[in-house]
Amino acid sequence: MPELPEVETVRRQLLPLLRGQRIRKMALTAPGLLKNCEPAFFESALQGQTIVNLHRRGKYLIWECRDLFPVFHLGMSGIFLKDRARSLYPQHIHMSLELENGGEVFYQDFRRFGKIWLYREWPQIANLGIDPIEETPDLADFAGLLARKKQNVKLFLMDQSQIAGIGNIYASEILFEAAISPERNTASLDPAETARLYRYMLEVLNAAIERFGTTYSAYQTVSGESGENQNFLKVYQRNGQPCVRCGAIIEKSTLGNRSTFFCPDCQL
DNA sequence: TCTGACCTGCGA
DNA sequence: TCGCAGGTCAGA
Repeated sequence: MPELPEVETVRRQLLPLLRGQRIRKMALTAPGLLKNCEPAFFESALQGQTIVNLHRRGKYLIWECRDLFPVFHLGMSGIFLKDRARSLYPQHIHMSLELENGGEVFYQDFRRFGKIWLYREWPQIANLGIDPIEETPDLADFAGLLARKKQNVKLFLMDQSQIAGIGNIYASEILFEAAISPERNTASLDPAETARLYRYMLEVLNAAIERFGTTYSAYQTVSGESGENQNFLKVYQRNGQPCVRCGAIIEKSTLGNRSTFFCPDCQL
């Protein structure tokens, strides 16, 4: 379940492999992943292109080539690998890339929730809110976002049109650190709570990036390693275990059709 | 605003 | 064998 820290880890690890390299061959074997062109066009258009840079906005990974911009959303289980032998699901490798320097990169996605687009110009991704790491808002801007729409605070954090990049794992962890119940409405947060939410949104995301993301289910880094952040989760998937802050038992509930994990005693 | 569909691996 | 996991989007 790649969220912002996982996609940023992928971007940082792919960058030295791809930047400045020319694509010798691109092969795509799952046509359903492609959303705005045909596989044959995708493959031929990218052949011979030089990759200039890699960018990330929210959970989207944007490859900047000389004349084209392939865009990847990793969905629930998409990963990039530099070594096919490290794949846990080689039957689900759906894209292979050969570079002129002999390097290779593979895209694996066993659930096939990932999506790929090809644009001729810098892609304008519709309805994408502020990226909290790339375009960090100041506290006043963040408070303005919160005030703009009265909604559940966890759904606000996960609303990609408001804050781009946070998914279910980090929303639960941010709310725990901020000691705010996932049941709260954004309109009910006082200035101190808003400041805590802002502070821990940045701290939780940055810490997860430093730890190469959270490996839960299929996520692997580009080199095939696990992330490390799963060892630091305080509520996600910890229902039934004691809260590290107050000792109460972590609970699990459903909110917006998603599992939500929280401490009933110290998240108010 | 909410629900179901997409998809497959995994654990009960 | 079945339910769950979850990001996104279409449709109700």
